[in-house]
Amino acid sequence: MELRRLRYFVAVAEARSVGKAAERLRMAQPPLSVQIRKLEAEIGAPLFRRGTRGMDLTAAGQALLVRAGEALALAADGVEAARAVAAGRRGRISVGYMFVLANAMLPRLIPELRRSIPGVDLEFAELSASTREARLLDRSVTVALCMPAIHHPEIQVARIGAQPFMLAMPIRSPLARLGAVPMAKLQGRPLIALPPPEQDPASSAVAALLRRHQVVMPVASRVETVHSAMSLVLAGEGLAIVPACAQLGAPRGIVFRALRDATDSIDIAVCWRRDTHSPLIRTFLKCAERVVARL
Amino acid sequence: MELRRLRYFVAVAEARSVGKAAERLRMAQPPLSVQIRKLEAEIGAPLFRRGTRGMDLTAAGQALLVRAGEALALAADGVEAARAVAAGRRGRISVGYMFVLANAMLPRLIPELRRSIPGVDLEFAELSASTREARLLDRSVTVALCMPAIHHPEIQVARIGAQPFMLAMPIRSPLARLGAVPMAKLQGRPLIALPPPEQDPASSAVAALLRRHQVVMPVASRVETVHSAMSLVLAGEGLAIVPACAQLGAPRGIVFRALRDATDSIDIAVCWRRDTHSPLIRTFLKCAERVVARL
DNA sequence: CATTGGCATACCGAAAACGTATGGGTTGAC
DNA sequence: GTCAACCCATACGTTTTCGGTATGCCAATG
Repeated sequence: MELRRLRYFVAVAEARSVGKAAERLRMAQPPLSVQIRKLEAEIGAPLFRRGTRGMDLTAAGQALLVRAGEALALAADGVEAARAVAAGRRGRISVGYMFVLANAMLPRLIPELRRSIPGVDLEFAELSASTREARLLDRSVTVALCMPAIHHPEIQVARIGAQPFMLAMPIRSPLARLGAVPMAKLQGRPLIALPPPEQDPASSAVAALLRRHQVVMPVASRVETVHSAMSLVLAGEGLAIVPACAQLGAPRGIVFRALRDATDSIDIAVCWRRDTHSPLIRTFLKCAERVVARL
Repeated sequence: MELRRLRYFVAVAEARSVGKAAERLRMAQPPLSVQIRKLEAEIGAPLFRRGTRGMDLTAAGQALLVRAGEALALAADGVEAARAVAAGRRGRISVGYMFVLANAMLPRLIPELRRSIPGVDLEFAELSASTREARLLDRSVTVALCMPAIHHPEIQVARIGAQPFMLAMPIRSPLARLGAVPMAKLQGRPLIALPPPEQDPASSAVAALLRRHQVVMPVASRVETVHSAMSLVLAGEGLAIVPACAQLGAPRGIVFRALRDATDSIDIAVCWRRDTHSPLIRTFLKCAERVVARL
C-alpha cells in the first residue's frame, strides 16, 4: 500500500466523483481512475459504487476511509515532527550540571530556556564530574554545565564565563575580619578539599593556585560536593577554596572572602558531543551565556 | 511522503544498518541507501548519524520513527478492515422489521446472527410498512424483514416462509368454542382492520381472502399495528384476521383460531437493495431462514 | 435521436526505483 | 604499516510505475 493511493482514494471519496477529485488534485481524470481501480484490485474488493452521477463509497470503502485519513495525518505529522526537532522547535534537551552551579544558574536558566524553546522538554540531572563525561559520551545527557570544562576529543567545549576562587570560612574565624585574605595567611591552615584532580579537575586548579603561591594547606577532609564542604567549614574543620558562585545557597554562618593577589579563576563551560548537531545546543548556549553574564 | 520510504526508514532504523535492512527487505543495498537519502532530503534534515559501524537515529529520526510506525500500522489496518468488511467478517447490518414478526423472530434471530457474524454490529429498527421501503432505498437500513414482501424494481426479495391467517377474538367470544372457524361465520361481524392496502399490503391479502369467500365484515376500526388491534379485540370492538405468528406476545384474554377452508397465507420475506452486494445479506438470509423454519 | 456528463481503456512519454559495478573511509589483523 | 574486511555512497543502465492525451462506452436528458 502506498500513501499516494490513499490520498487519491480520500480525495475521490470526499468529492464523490473521479473528475472533481482529479481537478482538486490538479491531475487528469483517467490516471486517477486507474489508480482507484488499482487500489480496489489491491484490496480485493470494490470500494465505490459507480453510479451515473458519480461514485459512492461501499461499506468496505467507508471502513478504509477512516483509517486512510488517520494514516495520512500521521505520516504528515511525522514529517512535521522530524522537521520541528531538526529545527529545534521541539524535542528534548537533557542538561547535566554540577551542584555548585545549581543555585547560581538554574533559577535563571530554566525560565530563560522555557522562554527561548517553549516546545522543548527539559530535563536536569545533577551529576558529579566523572559521570558528566560518561553521560555526555553515551548521549544520556545532551549538554553539561561544567566548571571547569571537560577535555575529551569527542567533546566540544564553549567557555561561557569564569568564577574567581574565594575562601569560605566560619563567620567567627579571625580571617573573616579581613576584607580580602592574603594568600600567605593560608599557610598551614587545614583545607576541606574536593575529590582529587583525576576525579574532579576543580581540585587541580586549587592545587595549582596554592603551589604557585608556595602555600601548603594540609587536607583536613575530602568531600564529594561543595555542599558537604560548607558543612565541614561550618563545623570548624577547616577552610575551603571554592568558586565565588558557591556563595549562593551557602548556609548561614559561613562567610566568603576574596583571595588578595590571587587572580586565578575557574572556567564555566558548556560541553556537548561533537557529533550532536542539534540547534538546541546553540540556543542553550546563548541562554547560559546570558545567565552567566548576569552573575 | 510515500509509505515505501517510511517502510525503508523503519527497517533501517531497526536494523541500525543499511546493509542488514536491505537483506531483510530482500533488495540490494545501494537503492536502499539512495531512498534513505531521498527521505532525508524530503524532510530537510539528517535522520541518521553515519558511523563506521552502521547507522544511528538522530533526534529527528526518533521523532519520525514513532509516527512512521503508527502510520504504517494504520494503513495496513485500513486495508485489512476493508477486506474484512467486504468479506463479511466485520461491518454493520441494520435490520428493519415489522412489529408482528418481532416476538416470533427476534428472540431467536438475534442470537443466531451473533453466532454467525460475531464481528458485525447489529442494529434493529421497528418500521412500518411504508417507511421500510424508504429506509431500504436510502440505505439507512440494510435489510428488511417483511410480511408480505416489498415490490420495487430496486429491491430484491427472498421469500423465507409463510404464515396462515388466523382469527383473533376475545376468549369469551362464542366463536372461541369452535376448533376452527368456518369463513361463513364471519359474515357481518365487525373487523379490526390494519391500514388500507396502499399503506400496508397485508390488508389487501385479508381483503382478498374475504372477497374470495364472499364474506363482508364491516370495519369497526383501523389501527396502525397488530398490537393495537389486539387491544381493540380484547375490548370487544371486533375480530382481527392476522398472521399466525401474532399469537406470540398477544395479551391474555385473546384466543386464536384457524379459519376452516381458508388456505390463504402471507409470505415472510427478506428484502434488500439490489445494488447492496454485502455477503452479510446472504448470511442474514440463512439465519432468518433457519429461524422461520422452526416457527 | 442527439447531446451531455461521467467513468473506463489504450497508448505513449516521463519519472522513479532497482540492480550491478565501483569508489572511499574506517577498523582490525598479521 | 600494509592489507583485508566491512559498510555506506555514487554512477549508470534497465525496468517498472505513473501521468497525460485521445477515445470509447453507458446512462440520463431534452
